[in-house]
Amino acid sequence: MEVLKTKNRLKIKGEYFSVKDILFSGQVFRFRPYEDGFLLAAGRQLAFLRQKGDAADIECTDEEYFYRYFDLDTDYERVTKSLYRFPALRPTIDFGKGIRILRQEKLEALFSFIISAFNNIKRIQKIIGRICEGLGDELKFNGISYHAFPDIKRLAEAGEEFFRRAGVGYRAKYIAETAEKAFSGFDLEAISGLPTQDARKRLMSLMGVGDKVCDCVLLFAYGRQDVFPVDTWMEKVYIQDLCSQDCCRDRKEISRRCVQMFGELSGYAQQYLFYYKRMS
DNA sequence: CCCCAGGAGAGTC
DNA sequence: GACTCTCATGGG
Repeated sequence: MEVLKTKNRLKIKGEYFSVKDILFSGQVFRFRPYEDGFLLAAGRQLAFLRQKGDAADIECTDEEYFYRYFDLDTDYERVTKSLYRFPALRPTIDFGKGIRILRQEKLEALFSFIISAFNNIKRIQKIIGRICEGLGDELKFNGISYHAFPDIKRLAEAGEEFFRRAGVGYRAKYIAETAEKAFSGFDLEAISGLPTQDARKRLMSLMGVGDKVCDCVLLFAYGRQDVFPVDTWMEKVYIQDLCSQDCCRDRKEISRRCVQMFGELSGYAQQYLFYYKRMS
């Protein structure tokens, strides 16, 4: 894969980067169509993404930020070649080999996936959009104005009622409480150094964070690949395509078995499977 | 009217 | 540890 990095711009050529595969693989929510491409907001940053054939052109607020964000140091050819030994993964890799697992902001991923619980993607996007419009700084890039994801202080001070008005429903209490905790006393950064199981326990002590949300945050913000988030879709995938014998329905057990199967590449495997299932 | 959405918390045993 | 019930909201 060829990456050209210049000021406010990334040009990426090759089959292991696809704007569509990345945006529609369900890991990120703050994007929308714009002109002949998409706008994607992350933290306080913005990127304008366009794809022509196997070439992606990215205009952005900070090329170093997005170089890391798109995980451009990881060799996805190596990842996919290794996962290709699992027959069940072959069609999913052929279909979505342009996926990258993003390195998102920890705070943003945490709140996004708390909101994602028992919810659908369209509504998740709307809710997060309202939270950013209500609490995030208004910023500009190339004449395009957009909102940052709010910092923890703003989130903590917003209060339960704000989140309810943003449409989060019964999750308002969880979100308000977790925001306060993350503002005073709970160190999201400190989790980075912990072994995965310890990190899981810490994250799951937060309101609204169960197994699945926790695994999504670890995968999409902490770069942990030894996790396998299981939602309703992945439960179906497991039953239909992955388990050969002695199938179980318990999601924790499904997750354990898949991590056993895919090891350090579990996160990637899960993402290829999820994207393929959702698109078909 | 029903069912579902990238589930989690609280209660019970 | 295990079930089971409920939770707010919008779309099909």
